[in-house]
Amino acid sequence: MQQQADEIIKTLKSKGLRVTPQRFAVYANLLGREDHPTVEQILTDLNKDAPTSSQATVYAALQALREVGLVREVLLEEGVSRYDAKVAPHHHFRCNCCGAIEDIEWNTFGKIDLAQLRSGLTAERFEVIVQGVCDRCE
Amino acid sequence: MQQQADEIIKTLKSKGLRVTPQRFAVYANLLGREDHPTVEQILTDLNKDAPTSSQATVYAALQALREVGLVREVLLEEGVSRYDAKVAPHHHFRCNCCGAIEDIEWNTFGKIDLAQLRSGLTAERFEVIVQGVCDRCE
DNA sequence: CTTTGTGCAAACGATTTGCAGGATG
DNA sequence: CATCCTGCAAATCGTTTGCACAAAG
Repeated sequence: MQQQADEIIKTLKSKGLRVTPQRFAVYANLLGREDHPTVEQILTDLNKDAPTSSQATVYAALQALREVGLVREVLLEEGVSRYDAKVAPHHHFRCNCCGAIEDIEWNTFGKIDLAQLRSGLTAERFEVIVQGVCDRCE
Repeated sequence: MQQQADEIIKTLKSKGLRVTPQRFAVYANLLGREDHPTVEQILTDLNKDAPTSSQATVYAALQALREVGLVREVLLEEGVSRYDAKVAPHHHFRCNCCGAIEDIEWNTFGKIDLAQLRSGLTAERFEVIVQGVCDRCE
């Protein structure tokens, strides 16, 4: 635990970010969960026991973390942004029923060849988004 | 032109939608463009010459069209929903520079095999989203 | 001490909603 | 003529911003 905390602090510093309790908490929270929470979910979680962060601060922290590449925004739903501390490329599955979002390993679909892309388009990144139904919703 | 109009009217009726001038205009507008406009863009276009539709009506029309499967919502950006009358499956390219969105043909990437998806997940649809830079932005 | 972050509340922009009048089938 | 749509304005919801105070390096 303590070791992980030191790790996080080191990571933040290495990116040139000031280490504040709130920023630390946001990043640690994201690292510790598998789902892809919204700002509201993060905020609720952080303030579960005692109030530690305000809404605007969470937004600011997420933006800072995003700018240095420690966190990615995930767009799978209308209206809300979700956040993900797993920055390595991967795909996403979204359950149309319960709204749950699940990661899909990068190599799941075999090789996806971008070479056939229209000439003129330069790809920087891509991902597959799968929609369907998960186990819990049968 | 007239023939196309009849076609649109027939389509709307066949889906059980009442044919109103506004609903017709929204759908015809979407059918006639290649980009993936936002509500604001549709509204501006419809009211270019003379005011024909209000904002709330465009939202309502899009929702009705979406419910019967004539129109799809496209989520590629934070903050705004875009709409697409091309409901056949296809992928999307988004230019990180100018924000332009372009369709990618369904078979561009060869066969994408969903069989390796975690058992428990039932896929209903999927698409590849590519981000990069387009010609105009070099 | 200088710079940057935090918290609050107000501002904002996209979307939705309530309701009265109007058009559709 | 019953039902559903339209338009307006107000309401909502996620996100951003301005500013005074506090904390980090």
